[in-house]
Amino acid sequence: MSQVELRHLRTLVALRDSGSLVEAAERVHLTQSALSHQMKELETRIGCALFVRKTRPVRFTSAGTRLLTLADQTLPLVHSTELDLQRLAGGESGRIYMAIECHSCFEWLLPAIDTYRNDWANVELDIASGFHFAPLPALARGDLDLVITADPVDEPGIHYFPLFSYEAKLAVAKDHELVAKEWVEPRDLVEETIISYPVDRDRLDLFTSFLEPAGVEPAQIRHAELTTMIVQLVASGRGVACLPNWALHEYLQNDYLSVRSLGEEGVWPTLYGAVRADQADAPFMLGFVDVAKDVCFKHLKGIVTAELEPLKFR
Amino acid sequence: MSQVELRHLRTLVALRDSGSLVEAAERVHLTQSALSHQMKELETRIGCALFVRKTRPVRFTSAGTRLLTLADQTLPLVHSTELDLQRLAGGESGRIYMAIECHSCFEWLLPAIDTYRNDWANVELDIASGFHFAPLPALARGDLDLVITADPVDEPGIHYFPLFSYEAKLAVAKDHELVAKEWVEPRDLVEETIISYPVDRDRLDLFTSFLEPAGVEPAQIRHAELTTMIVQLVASGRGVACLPNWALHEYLQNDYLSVRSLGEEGVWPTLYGAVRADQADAPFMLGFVDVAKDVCFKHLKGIVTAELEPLKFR
DNA sequence: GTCTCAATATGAATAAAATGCATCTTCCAA
DNA sequence: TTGGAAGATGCATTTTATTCATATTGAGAC
Repeated sequence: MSQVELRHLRTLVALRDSGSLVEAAERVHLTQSALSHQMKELETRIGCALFVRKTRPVRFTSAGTRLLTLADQTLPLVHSTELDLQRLAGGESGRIYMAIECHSCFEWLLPAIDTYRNDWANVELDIASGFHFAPLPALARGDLDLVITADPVDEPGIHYFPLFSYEAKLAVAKDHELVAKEWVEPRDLVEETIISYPVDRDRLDLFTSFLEPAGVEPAQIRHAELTTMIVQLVASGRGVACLPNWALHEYLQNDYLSVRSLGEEGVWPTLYGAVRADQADAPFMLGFVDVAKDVCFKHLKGIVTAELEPLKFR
Repeated sequence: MSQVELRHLRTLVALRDSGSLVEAAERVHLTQSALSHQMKELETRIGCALFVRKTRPVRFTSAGTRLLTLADQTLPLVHSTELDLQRLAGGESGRIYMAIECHSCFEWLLPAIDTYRNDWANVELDIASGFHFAPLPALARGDLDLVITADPVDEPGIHYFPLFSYEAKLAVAKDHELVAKEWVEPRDLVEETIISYPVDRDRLDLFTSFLEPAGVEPAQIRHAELTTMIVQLVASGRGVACLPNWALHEYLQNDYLSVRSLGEEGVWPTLYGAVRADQADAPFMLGFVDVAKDVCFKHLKGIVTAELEPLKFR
């Protein structure tokens, strides 16, 4: 008798937005198989096909269209109810002062903040700009509420939400000789100038995860504040730089420079949102983490890995 | 992230309508335990209570109220979508000419037909009144499409949907001597006049399931067409009658007569909707069966047993 | 108080899904 | 014809919902 579930509606919407089961599966964080089963199930339950699979994008039957109409009427209501509930559960308001240790993160952080502000009008949001202090102590102290970092440190009272994993890749000029290699080995960098953000080298994955374990020291290190500047220097052959694959994505598409993995497996850091334990359960904070993950997932689609385990030390 | 399901909304509505988990559980055809778990689950997921259990009827918190609002916005949309889908799957129209073998069935059949007509405007509905022909052959032949009966006969091409089970009880005058007994034995009826509908005795549960197995023959049999008439005769002491508990319900409430079970266990016939096999999958037919079951369940609440196995012969 | 009854909660076992994995099929395009 | 991408499918696994049996709770009677 009752048969349609919200899950089905969400799948159908994803399917409409993406045009194929494979992509729709990504959007709803399930496998293609799951969606195939799910849709088939629903089709037998209601007794008719929902969409034609042999076309690209898929075409919906009138039954499918009818369900999409329902989805459009229903899902927004459900969503806004869920937001209301979160607010009811956790109080309308709170404060999130955040800092980012990751220089390239503005790319997804600003859209995330926009989305979040829509849902949580009464939460006070601010980004501490500049990096003139150590963020984690400030977080523990209460001067900050959220720190985006790739270097979780096991400290009591601090909780880390994993956001996504990305590959840290080496950017080189298009005519650089390393382009010839499939991937880079540490000793390939012995004679190179490394261009990096102006931070301690023990916070740079290139050193901590790649060069230092191999005992390799590059010829020179040079700093630049902004990603674009680093990219320019690299493109013009003044050195090489290690940057997140997603920060390099647009330059790659414009065929501006080349990238290579660090080692055969590549280096895969994970980005975390660090919060004080006392706020780790607060709905407005969980709300932010959810939005951030989701925006990253959509914004950096296909270049990062979502679906991570909660961080456990030891 | 996504947490509320339609099931939760349905439960909450049932809870609002009924005032307690126990009753709500009946309405959604689940156990009290299931609903208790279900609600608790949801409450922990959203992080706050939905209703106060210690009051009768329960009082909803603001979170609960918010969800009820969602339910009221959403569930009707879902329901009408499901109806549309059924129609899309099975064609808008069809024909249901029905006959009832059960004399007291109008009580719930008429409301059921009203409800059904609302959802399926294009299905032609008619009740064959009078009982001057054998319904099952007419069904097989195609003159009828649906027969309500308590006597399923294993014939190929006929499919039976169980509707509900009821207790067939013996109605006696309030001052009848059998009132003294907790339940009636077959030989208690040796000297009695039985008042029944004017049908073959092999279609009367009193005979087939009670007297004949015990080899008992009552003193006299007398016929009456209408339930009220039978009841009047019984109440005035002209005899006893075997009727469905639900047909007797209102007379009992008015303290008009008394009833006793037939044997310690009672006699529990099941009422079926018989349809031709070729129509057994037709959405407009399934739709009718669903509506009928539901109306019976609500109309005869607490006096009949729903949730039956599909009928299997042998 | 405390006894009883009805309602709800709870823990464990079971039943019923939904999902994932590995593999196969199909279709299209080169 | 072959290879790749998308979807289907059988089976294994996981997760979740539900039930069953029993405990707890609370309100009203005494």
